[in-house]
Amino acid sequence: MSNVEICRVLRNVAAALSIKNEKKFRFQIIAYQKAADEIENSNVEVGDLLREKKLEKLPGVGASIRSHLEEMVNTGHVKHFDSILEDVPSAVFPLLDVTGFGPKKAFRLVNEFKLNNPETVFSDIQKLGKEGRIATLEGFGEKSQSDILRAIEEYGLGKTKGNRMVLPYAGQLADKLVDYLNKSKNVIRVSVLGSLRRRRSTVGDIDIAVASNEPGKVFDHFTTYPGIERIIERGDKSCSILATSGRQVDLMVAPPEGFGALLQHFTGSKAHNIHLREHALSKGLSLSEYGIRKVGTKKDESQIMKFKTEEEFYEALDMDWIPPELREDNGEIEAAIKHDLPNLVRLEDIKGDFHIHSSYPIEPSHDMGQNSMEEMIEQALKLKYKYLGFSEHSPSISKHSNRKIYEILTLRSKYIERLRLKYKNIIRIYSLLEIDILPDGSLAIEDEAMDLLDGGIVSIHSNFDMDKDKMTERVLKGLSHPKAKILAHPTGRLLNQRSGYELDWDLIFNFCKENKKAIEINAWPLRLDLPDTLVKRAVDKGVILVIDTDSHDLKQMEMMKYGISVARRGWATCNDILNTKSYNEIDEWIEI
DNA sequence: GCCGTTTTCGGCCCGACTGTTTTCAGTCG
Repeated sequence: MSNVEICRVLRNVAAALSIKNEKKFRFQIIAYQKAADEIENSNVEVGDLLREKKLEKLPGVGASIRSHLEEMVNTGHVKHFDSILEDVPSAVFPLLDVTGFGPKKAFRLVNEFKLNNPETVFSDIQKLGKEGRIATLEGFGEKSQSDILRAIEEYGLGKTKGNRMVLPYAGQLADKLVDYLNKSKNVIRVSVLGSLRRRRSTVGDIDIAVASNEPGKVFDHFTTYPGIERIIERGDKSCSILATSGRQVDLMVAPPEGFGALLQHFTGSKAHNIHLREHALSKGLSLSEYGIRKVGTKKDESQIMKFKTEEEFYEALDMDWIPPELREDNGEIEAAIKHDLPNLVRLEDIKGDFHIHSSYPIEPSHDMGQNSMEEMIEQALKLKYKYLGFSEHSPSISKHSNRKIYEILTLRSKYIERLRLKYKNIIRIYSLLEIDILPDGSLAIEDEAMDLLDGGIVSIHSNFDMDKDKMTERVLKGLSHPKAKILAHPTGRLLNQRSGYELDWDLIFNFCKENKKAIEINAWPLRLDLPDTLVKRAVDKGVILVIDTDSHDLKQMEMMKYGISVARRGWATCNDILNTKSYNEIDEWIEI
């Protein structure tokens, strides 16, 4: 049973409890939701955590939920959950994915109209709405009826919360809005917040904060943005629109003297904020987006301490300022209190890129690059790199004999040798190659050809559906070749497209650490692979990582910043990242 | 149901916005 399925059951149990008696079960509901959040963010399957007896180490999972999950994984059912869920009609649950539907509203409609078929519940409600029957219910009206119809229609069109943008797309959308907002003379400062500021690999909504003394005028300007489909809501302090791209944009406004608290609040994450507020309460302080108030004082504006900057806000709690990428409640609050936060790697620390596909005619097994080696070297110089590694895909084994492959790579070596002479003392050039790990774990080119290289970047490009143990064995065998130096895009995931294969990460990390192999953080925005949560595990184990762009043209060499975001979210410092080192250290590591 | 730098019992983050209401319930972040 997958984590996704398990989360769904836990959330359904929470929903069923709020329908039964929200007050009575208030804290159980929060507990089930928290457990679901944690499992959702875990990159290890619950079944594996159970086998390794690590499930209870997950925050929010105690003895009770652990035993329920054990029963679920073993039998597919939990008697305790079934007894909770059996009182709630099954047609309620699909509705919970629709914006604006919570447990109460969903249950109310299903119960009033006796909607018993979860398969047809959406069309049943649409029919009732069009007949005007929803508006006749007590507590509902014409407006809520039309809101419900629109929400179901938008759900059908895929405009749901689950549908997330990759970072560059979200960034471009946000940049346009920030530029537009800056045109208003009432806007003093603009900042992008939420998961985009935390640099998560995918982003749901765009959150933007503005410092201004004229929120009404800022909202007037915002709601006349040309790329707007409709206004979702508009109050005194915040305003939400649906952009024509189908994305929700939330705008919050605060006066400049209180902007720091607003930034902190809407940067999140939710888990970070909840933990931070619990910590503050233990010191007698209550936090909100307006500032900090002593517990026991009136909820009155005059009692609130205000902060222009986030730094001042965290300082008032006797903590260091926490980089947004770390704000996921993974220990950053404890570290900030002890003044023990890591010194995270920055873009300007990067001295080179090892995963570069040029247009050199290598007749590759997969796609080739668009620009010559020289063009890419010139681009590397513009980026102030000290070294660059070329790693085209190895020549196709189906189209060439081993002899032919050796000849192609010999010519390439000679060409690279000429480039080395030309760029001597300017930039160091490494002769690498991206080599497939074949299903049996062997590498796609022969040892004789491998010897022509400084090192190999090995990766999986076929037979993705092997089971975890077999795939782990395959990768370890591939990596064990003495010339294999880097494991590229290690999970094989493509964001929003495929989840990638499973590996036994403890085995992989231990092997890499013991044998001086580096694991790649691939900066390609659809990959961002190794994922941030696994980066943190690798960093904790002391595995060496390398951030590469996997560029196929000049422009793509600037994608390094996305890999940096992943590394920072995984708590990586310069010490953890190979390509922050000098080329002398690289030479030593690669054993030239 | 979870959790512990005052606690293994007694707490559990904090607020905005909307629709349908005359003071609030539901949803969302």
